[in-house]
Amino acid sequence: DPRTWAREDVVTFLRWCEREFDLPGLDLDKFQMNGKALCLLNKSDIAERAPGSGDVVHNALQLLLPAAANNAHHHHHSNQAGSNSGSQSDSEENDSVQDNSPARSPAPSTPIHLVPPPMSPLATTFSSAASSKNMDKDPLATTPDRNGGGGDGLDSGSNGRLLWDFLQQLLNDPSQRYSHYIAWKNRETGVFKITDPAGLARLWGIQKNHPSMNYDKMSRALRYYYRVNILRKVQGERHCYQ
DNA sequence: AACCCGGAAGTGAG
DNA sequence: TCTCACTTCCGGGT
Repeated sequence: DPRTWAREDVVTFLRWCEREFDLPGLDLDKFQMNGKALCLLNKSDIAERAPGSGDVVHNALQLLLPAAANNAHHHHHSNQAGSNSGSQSDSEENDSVQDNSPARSPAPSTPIHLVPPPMSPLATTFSSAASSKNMDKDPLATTPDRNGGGGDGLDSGSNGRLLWDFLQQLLNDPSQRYSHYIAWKNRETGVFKITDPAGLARLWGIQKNHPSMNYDKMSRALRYYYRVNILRKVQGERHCYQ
């Protein structure tokens, strides 16, 4: 849900737009805001901040909104103070699913098919004051194929092929089955600690079929996440990331 | 010694 | 064949 994005999530979204739609360099400084603020911008507001790319960004954002609203299902106690002064005024152009200006940008048409943006997975847990308790359905609920024969008790089988997904599943395990490997230090801020680096790396190695995985190599993969704003290091604190 | 950092090159999957 | 998301290795720093 874009409305729950933190500032970094907005930046990640814009970077994703740049890559996906071949947009020229967006001025990220013009978007120093959280997702809620971003959603309150209308088309011209965005066009003003992203010259030449405004409608593309706007369309991409609009495509994410209905999905999120749809996802709310029945438990929508949206008592958001403020923000709804004008009520439903901002949703005036739902038709724009494929009205993306063809002449705009060197981007080759690009049918905006819904691809879940590489939003920071761990960032989705923090951010946004109100509406904190909607954990909705975690990624592992998609395919309830319980692997009975495994023996290890390692779950997954569906997702978890990506490192961040893997870590998130362990962190958000309904019970605390993996807390001796990795655990939240502060779920609101997204800070977690790897309590057993060697063990976690071994688990990750099993998952990816790389028996020689170790913490040195796994942490290198984590460091690549810095560049894409999925992770940040908590300085000073060993094995702590955000 | 253990951790952290990123460059550089290699690899399996899709 | 090409890209992606790491994996492997490493020289350097704390």
